[in-house]
Amino acid sequence: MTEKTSHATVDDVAQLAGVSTATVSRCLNSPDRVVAATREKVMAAVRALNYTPNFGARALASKRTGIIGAVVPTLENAVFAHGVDAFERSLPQGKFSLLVASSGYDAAREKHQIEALVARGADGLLLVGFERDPAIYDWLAVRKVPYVLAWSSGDQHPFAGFDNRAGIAAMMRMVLALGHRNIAMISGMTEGNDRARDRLEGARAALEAEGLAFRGVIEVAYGLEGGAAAFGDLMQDRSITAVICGNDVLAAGALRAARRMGLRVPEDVTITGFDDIDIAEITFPELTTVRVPHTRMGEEAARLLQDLIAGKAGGSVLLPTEVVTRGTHAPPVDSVRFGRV
Amino acid sequence: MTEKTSHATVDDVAQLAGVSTATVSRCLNSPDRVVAATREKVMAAVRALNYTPNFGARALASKRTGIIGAVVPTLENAVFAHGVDAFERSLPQGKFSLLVASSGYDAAREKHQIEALVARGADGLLLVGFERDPAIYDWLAVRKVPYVLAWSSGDQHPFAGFDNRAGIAAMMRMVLALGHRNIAMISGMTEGNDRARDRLEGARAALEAEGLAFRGVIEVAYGLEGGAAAFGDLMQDRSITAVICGNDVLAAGALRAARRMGLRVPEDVTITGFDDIDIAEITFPELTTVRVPHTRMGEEAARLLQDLIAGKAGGSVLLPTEVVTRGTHAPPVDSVRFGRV
DNA sequence: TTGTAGGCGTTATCAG
DNA sequence: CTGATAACGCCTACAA
Repeated sequence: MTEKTSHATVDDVAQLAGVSTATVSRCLNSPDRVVAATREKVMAAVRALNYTPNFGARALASKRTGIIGAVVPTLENAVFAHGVDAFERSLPQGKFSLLVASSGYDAAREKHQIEALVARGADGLLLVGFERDPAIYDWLAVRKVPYVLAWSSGDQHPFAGFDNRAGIAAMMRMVLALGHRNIAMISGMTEGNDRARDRLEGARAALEAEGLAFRGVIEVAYGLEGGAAAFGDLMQDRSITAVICGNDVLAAGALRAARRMGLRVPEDVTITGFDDIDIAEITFPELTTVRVPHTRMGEEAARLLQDLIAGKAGGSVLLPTEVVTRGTHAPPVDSVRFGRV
Repeated sequence: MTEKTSHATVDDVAQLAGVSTATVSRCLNSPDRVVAATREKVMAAVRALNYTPNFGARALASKRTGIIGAVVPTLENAVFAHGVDAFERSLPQGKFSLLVASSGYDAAREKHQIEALVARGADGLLLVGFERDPAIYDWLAVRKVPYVLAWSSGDQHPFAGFDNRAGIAAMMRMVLALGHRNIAMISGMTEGNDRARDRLEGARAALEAEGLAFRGVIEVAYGLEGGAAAFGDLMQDRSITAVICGNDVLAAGALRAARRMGLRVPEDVTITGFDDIDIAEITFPELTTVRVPHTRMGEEAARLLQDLIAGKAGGSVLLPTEVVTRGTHAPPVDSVRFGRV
């Protein structure tokens, strides 16, 4: 009861347990290298003193922090919130903690965040997508900070992701198979965003494979409003029968705009999304979209990054995507749309 | 080009700049305490050597890490994802970083997470709600770790939150004013969750103030499915004309169930939510709900916590809630419902 | 305004 | 298996 107000240190524990500080340290870090009997004594002292190792000292001496950093555009996007959540849950309790930062889809800000996380001693990093200033990759290499890229795939860096091009191409082929020929797309902003760009180009490629071209393409910032506004603009051209959206939120916005414009979905126009987040099941009709295994991706990324941190070279993980057919797609019915029944 | 592979230290910088390590340290931490001329030299050396302070050493010597911890139930709940995102964005760039952990609505796990974050050197904590083992608060006090509670309000601890009871009571009064008398509620799990409990009790209190009682109350785990299932059960009693939901996701689930059951909303039944997250504008009809300033709350929590960390005793912040009337509410029309037109 | 020097609490090497 | 002891890199009185 006459303890100091400051915290107990290894020395206190060592003294109380009647051993050296080295032994205390071993008990905490590699218990198997200590005989059970001494270990008991030490742990008892640890409990008695309510001892907790000092983080700074530990980091300084061991050159490791047990902190993993993640930089995502924003947690407001459910895709990242879910992925980060799964990633964090997959980290061994007590062994690693997750430092998160958001870039707001801003490349310069992302760079700062990455530097900040490394400065905070991050042992490894989770980043979104491949596209960024090469200097960042160089810097990470010099600093020897392992990293895993997610929500995308490529061959320059370790990743746990999926093929955005292939995913949306499958959706486009489904729409084409339905008979649609006048197709438009609402894409997320592609600048500095390889996910958005790959989706746009993947869709375009699938379209061109049929000798067709988009009747319209609009890039908008992430959000319900953007999707709604773009849909309104696109529909100036009433020959369009299908609108492919770069993500579910854009699609939900388009859907709402359609309803307000008095257009029926899918009778008058087909709308498709990408990601298959929760809202895809809440819209009416429910959204036809491309499912991405966000949770699984977060888990795989965590596993992969831990391997890299441990020095085991782990290969990348390419996850599958899948077209989920719900209620917002149907064959085009031009005759009805034009009142030429 | 003949540099060591290891990183530059203060000593290297001091030497190159021709000053002492103390001056280098000052340049980095309190630049105003150094003459511009020397500062220039030092910063030049810093850049030349690509110097970054060692995190562990800095933490050890200064007893501060610049890391703030946050423990939330899950980022899959948009409410927490948005709040955490706003909180993180409000932290001064480079000065603080955010360590996040999720408890999965599990009290024991939350306790571990809190301990883990403190062990990782968190300078302060953001926690959700008031209800938790008092021992945790004691421990935090002993460790002198400042914290801010959010998404709730009370008078025992500093918080940036709102009054769940008052928020839902206002909604209940609105529903009562519409003429509803046979009302039921779908609540989130109340055990260990003061937000859910306050909402349930706030609604009950408002109901009883009118001399009425719930026609049914079901507690379900967070999720669309839970809301849908509960709605189905509740509607066994066809006299019920309004279902108050503890949050928007539950309400969205109820709405979907209603549609599948062939019930019209709001003609046949009124459904209300709480939180006003994005999905409230995506459902059809759009959801009548209680708006909570999640973003503002995150910002205020960040401000408050920084004050506490800086030693300035900041008062709590009680944010207002507001009933948002959209499309899922209407007066009861019993005669129609019972076919007694 | 700047320099000196001691200490922060652990880990890890190296004997014993 | 355990004990000394030397780093680890920075901050911060204190002194000049």
